Amino acid sequence: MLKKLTEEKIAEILETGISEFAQNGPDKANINVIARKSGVSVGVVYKYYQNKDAFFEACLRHALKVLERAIDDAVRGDCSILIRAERLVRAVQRSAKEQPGYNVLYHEITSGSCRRFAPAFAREIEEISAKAYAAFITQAQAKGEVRRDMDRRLFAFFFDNLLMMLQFSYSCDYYRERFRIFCGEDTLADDEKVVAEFLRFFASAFGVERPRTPRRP
Amino acid sequence: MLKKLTEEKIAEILETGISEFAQNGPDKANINVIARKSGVSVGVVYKYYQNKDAFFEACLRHALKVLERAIDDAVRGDCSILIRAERLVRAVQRSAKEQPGYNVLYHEITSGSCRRFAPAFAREIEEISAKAYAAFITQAQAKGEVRRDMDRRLFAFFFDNLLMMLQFSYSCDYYRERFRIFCGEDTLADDEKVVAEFLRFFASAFGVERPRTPRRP
Amino acid sequence: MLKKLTEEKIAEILETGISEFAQNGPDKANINVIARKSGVSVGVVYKYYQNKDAFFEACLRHALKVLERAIDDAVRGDCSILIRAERLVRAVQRSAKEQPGYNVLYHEITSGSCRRFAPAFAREIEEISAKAYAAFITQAQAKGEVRRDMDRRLFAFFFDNLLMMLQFSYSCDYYRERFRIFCGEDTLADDEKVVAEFLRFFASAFGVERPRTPRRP
Amino acid sequence: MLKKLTEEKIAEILETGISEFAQNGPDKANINVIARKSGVSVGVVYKYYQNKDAFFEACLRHALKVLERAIDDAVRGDCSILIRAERLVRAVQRSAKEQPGYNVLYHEITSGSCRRFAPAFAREIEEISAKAYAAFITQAQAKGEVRRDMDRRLFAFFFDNLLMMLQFSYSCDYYRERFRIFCGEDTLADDEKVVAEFLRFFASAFGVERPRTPRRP
DNA sequence: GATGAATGAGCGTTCATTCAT
DNA sequence: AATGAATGAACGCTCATTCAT
Repeated sequence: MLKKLTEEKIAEILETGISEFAQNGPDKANINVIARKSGVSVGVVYKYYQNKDAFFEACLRHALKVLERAIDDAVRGDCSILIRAERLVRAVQRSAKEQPGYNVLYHEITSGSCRRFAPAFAREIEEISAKAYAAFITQAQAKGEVRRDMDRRLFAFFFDNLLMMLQFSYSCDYYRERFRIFCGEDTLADDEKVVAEFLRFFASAFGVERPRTPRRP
Repeated sequence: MLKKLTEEKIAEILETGISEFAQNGPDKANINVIARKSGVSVGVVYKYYQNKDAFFEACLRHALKVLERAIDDAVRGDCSILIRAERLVRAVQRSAKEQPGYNVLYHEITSGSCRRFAPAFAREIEEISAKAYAAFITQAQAKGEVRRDMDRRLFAFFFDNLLMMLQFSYSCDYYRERFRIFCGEDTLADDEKVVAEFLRFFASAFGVERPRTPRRP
Repeated sequence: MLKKLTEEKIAEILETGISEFAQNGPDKANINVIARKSGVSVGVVYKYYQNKDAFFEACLRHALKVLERAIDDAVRGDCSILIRAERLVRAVQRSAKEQPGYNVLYHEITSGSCRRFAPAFAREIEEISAKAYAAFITQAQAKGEVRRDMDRRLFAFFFDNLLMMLQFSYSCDYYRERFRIFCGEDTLADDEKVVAEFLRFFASAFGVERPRTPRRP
Repeated sequence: MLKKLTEEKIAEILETGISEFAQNGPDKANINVIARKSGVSVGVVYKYYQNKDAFFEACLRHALKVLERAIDDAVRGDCSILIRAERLVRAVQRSAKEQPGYNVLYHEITSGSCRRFAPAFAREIEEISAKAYAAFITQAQAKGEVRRDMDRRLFAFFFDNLLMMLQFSYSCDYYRERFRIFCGEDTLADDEKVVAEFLRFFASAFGVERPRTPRRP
């Protein structure tokens, strides 16, 4: 039974891998199980990826590509910094629901089990958002949208920190529980409230003119 | 080399455990290696801890106890919310230098490898800070120190998010690299700058009266 | 040396297992050693059997299947109770020579190390012979071959006891030594004598008409 | 707390050992547990017995001494062979109730785990009963109590086989279950019935004049 | 190319045994 | 003498990786 290994098959293997790595961590995840669940033999996995680490990296990249696309969509276009922020928060909420495994995997690379991947991946992943944020903050400062007395880089850093924590809070077991503890079960379920409060916090921190004022008469 | 397992020996085993678990994650860390590095036999570890998981929990608790003490010291006393925040940031910076492993371990429980511990530990650990923050924010709002138009719980949540990310940024490989990418090597090394910018951000976000103004004539 | 785990290989593993379990008991027997002696890796054993216990059970069942077949052959057909008894004794003698390990393993499940298997296996194994014996004793009583004033069940019980002890006496170290002590080395080696005396005892106990009388003039 | 290790303490250790060895088999039984249950330190056990094997042997001997005494009492005195047999059966029933562990341990030495002890112990234990039985059977034959056309040694052997199986059937898990299967729960509980049927079987097998005739007028 | 049975290093855990106190 | 903490060899079992088919 020699099947052609289509690109979709590869994608399926990666999806299974992401799900398994997200569920069990890179050490406990089992290549043989992943192969079985993907409907292929282990041999295939080892044909396409040198070893478990390489396969894990591939899963990671696959997941990140998707996440990045979501972020890109959110930031694209010329709009106010507040709109961008809102889009980002909503993108986080959406991806947490649609592909929780992707977010979990993203979190996973920050853990000790992935220490060996950390430096390379950090640069690969974070450089993009760091630059993107720096860019639109510079722009916003130029437009007078936000305060100018803050370090641009730390500014971007704090902003991304808040967003990243939100991402994890919607996807990872520990952070979700923590979210519940801090804000209650109701808040976890109330996307609009989180958006509103996040923007209020953000606007205040960044000295943005009052958000959503247009709605007033 | 028999007899005498002093309290210091136990502490040493825990320290080694913390270091190993922080370096390799709970799955890859090897009990036999930990024992050898601690200068004891495996049997000793299994005499004091029922199994690897139990030992890991013990390491975790040991680390957390120390971290908590540092936090407690920082928040103690009756002072303005800004002073408290400053103390917390400095406590984070200090503990990151003095016991990096402790912070890494704290981060570790948020990872997938620790999924089984997550719910219990989240409650155990986060409930304390959640309550502490809620308390002093309520107090600050009552005193008119901070804005009253924010949800107290999300308020505390965002604040703790920023602090937690700072903690990891000083201790965990991935986050440290990310810190570098966002803010540059120089910022990572410049504690004072981070304190200043954090407080500026915080003050603005929380609508605190201009920080450090009292120092002006 | 990959691929190809024929049915014979499985059989070989079971044979090795039977031999090792018979020699060392289920606790001391070493799966790694069994695998090595069978010329396979441990992994193979654990591919086919969930754990040591399951493998032990498989060995047991394998051994018992063979023993049962021997018994079945001996009891099959419509013949006098004495002929049946003789066949059984000879079957015991034969199997003790040909597959001593099988008998030893059968004995093993009566030992404390197998306490956990005892109830299930007892029923599985003994119910068959209990029923078979009860059936042909009932038949023999009906035909007037044997006394009718004995409890049929205890009758069968005592008969099986004698047979079982004979089985162990030919196969298990302790019992063989005991056999020697009671009856001498010469008797252990003299199959015919044992057959003759067993039948004489049996016939007398069961009130069977004098055995082998036809040989008299 | 230096206590004198009285003879009673030693006895207690042996009792605990017998119980543990009977319950778990010689391999799984745990010296540390035995020591703890006996209220002494492991050191004591190793002071009095060179190693686990030696301690097991001591337990065995202790158990056998008690069992032998029971047998001796049963056979003592000048009485008919039937009376002797009855006393033996009753002794078996009694010891099974009073000291089940002793019987279990006796059975244990016949198992593979005790292969290394088998030859020595077989001689030590069985020689005595073999001789005793041979003696009173010779005597009985001389008195004309029993048939003379049987091999005296096999005669004794079969008799002891029946008795031994009865002993195990009252004490060991597997045999007890087998007893139930062959004879029913009610028979297992009905000591008198077992005595009666055993003696009927025995008398018939050995050609003893009808038992219990004195009861006739 | 695809398969998946086989491999075997590696780790968690137990417990007989030792020996400093 | 008695203690019992400490030792570490040994074994059950897993799973990343290989390679004959």
